[in-house]
Amino acid sequence: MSIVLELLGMNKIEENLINAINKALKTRFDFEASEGMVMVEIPKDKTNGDYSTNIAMRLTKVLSKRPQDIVNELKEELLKENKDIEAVEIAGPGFINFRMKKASLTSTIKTIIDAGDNFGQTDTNKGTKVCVEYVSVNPTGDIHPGHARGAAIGDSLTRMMKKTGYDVTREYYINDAGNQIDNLGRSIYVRYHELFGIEKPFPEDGYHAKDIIDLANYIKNEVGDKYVNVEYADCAQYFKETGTKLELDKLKADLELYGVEFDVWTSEKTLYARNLVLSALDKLKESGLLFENEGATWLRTTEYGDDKDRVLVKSDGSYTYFTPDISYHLDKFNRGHERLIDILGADHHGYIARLKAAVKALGKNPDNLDVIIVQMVRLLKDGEEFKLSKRSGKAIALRDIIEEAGVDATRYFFVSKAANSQMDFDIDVATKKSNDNPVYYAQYAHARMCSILKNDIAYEVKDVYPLIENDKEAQLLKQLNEFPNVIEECVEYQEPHRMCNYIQKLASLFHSFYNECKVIDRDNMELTKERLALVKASEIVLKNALYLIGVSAPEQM
RNA sequence: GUCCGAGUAGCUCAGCCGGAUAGAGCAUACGCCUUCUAAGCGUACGGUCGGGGGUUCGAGUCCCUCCUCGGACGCCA
Repeated sequence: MSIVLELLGMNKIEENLINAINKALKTRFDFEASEGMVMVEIPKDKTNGDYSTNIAMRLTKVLSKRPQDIVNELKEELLKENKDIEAVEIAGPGFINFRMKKASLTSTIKTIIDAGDNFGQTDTNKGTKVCVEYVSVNPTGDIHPGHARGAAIGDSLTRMMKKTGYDVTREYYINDAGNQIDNLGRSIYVRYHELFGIEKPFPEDGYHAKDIIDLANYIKNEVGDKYVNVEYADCAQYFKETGTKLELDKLKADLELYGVEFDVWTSEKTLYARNLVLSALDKLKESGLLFENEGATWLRTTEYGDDKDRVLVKSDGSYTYFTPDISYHLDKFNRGHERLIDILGADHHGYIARLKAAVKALGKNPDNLDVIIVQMVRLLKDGEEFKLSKRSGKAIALRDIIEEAGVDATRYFFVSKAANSQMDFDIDVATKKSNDNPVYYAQYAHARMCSILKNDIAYEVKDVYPLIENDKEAQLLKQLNEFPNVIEECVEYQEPHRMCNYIQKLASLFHSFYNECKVIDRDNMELTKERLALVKASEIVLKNALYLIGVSAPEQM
């Protein structure tokens, strides 16, 4: 491990244990373990030591020995190799349990305090360019709970990816060129005329939501009666462009309020302007998978595992949604991204196969495109389901939820559950602002830490803390030490919700420590200064963890 | 019908790619503030991990099958 990594806060204790085990295996059995084969974990039951490994059980076949015999042969070597180990024991079906010297666990305090906001940062994926696309709500309406969930997951995941060294581009794809924009324009056009008392037929696929009337009002204020009784065809561009811009402004404002950011906003329209759609079609033509049928141009996606072939150019000459999206993905690769991640709603899952097939047809590796599907959110209010119709005009939008539950609770709620399981969003519970909400539990722990740190005694920074030896302290230390590992796992499995489990556990261990260990004791200043350092380290980690899920860390509550 | 996801405590959900007696929170019951924030801590109660087979030292986790729920199967986006 490099010096840089240590400064940044890699998990030294576990790394050293793994190294010792690997060395002992080599020395005693001449066995070279593959990367990642030896793993250590913190046993659920603390009577099983500070750390444990299942390597003895995994090697029974390879070495043709019983776990007990393996451990007996390794034991001395391990103690010799790693001086931080207090004792090595075998337990259960063949776990090797390690009890660590108390002082060695405390070395993590200095590591954390020195690293500060950077604790948890590693360079595991350093330099890898990756593009993550999420939200991408059409500029025709509001952000709804399903989108809000994807936004929370995407934003949190990208924050974590950066922590592991990824060069992340956070990207939003603006669908500002399809049929839906025409429907938007027509809908505003009709509402605009209604404001002048003129009835026009509402478009069949129009948007009935109230905010369309707001847009019409805005336009009326801007241009007065300029477009009254002008044929739609003659002012379509104005209504489409103005509507798109206003809707997009609203989306941006809502996302900013929500703490969700993007580096690049890519407009579908500019894909055409930059000629990317045609050049993508040319590229597909080279693949030999394009064919004509009934006046339309198709891509033979079945060649690469899709259920059926897909239309790219309709018989009327216009493109399907798929076509510019293909060129968009090609562009993302061409901009130097080694990996692409799309975070899509569950209703898009059927889209994955054709998208991957298209990527393959473009000569790119479909394995470099990951699609995370975020399952549906069912809205409940007064025990009844709320339909998530964008056009019903009565669906609840992100900003309504934020208004009632706050950004922190909303983001926590959405990110805390695995993306691939459906969830119910009970408005009544989410807006209750009661102690039921786990976000308060974690924030309260942080406020408590800050409260303790606000006094005239300074915490002490040193290599080891000999007075910190209480069992609650040891558990807290081990949890703090886990933080970089948790980030890595969240990123590796693309499951940011694991961070919430970590946060709850950390908060719980801290509250428990708080109740058992009085930190400030003016009759024992040495212990006080050491414990204050532990509290400071806890505060740093909890704040960093909350940041990764976009939740604030209040200093008082 | 085909494909994808889900099914774990009364409720909401975890379960770290096969490990130790399956865990939290809420709810219920009982304890703990003259002490750094009681939005807290502790104890108890609560489970045929949807059903049935299989793989092996070992399965909530992997394979097969069936059941239930949600979603997707457009020249819509």
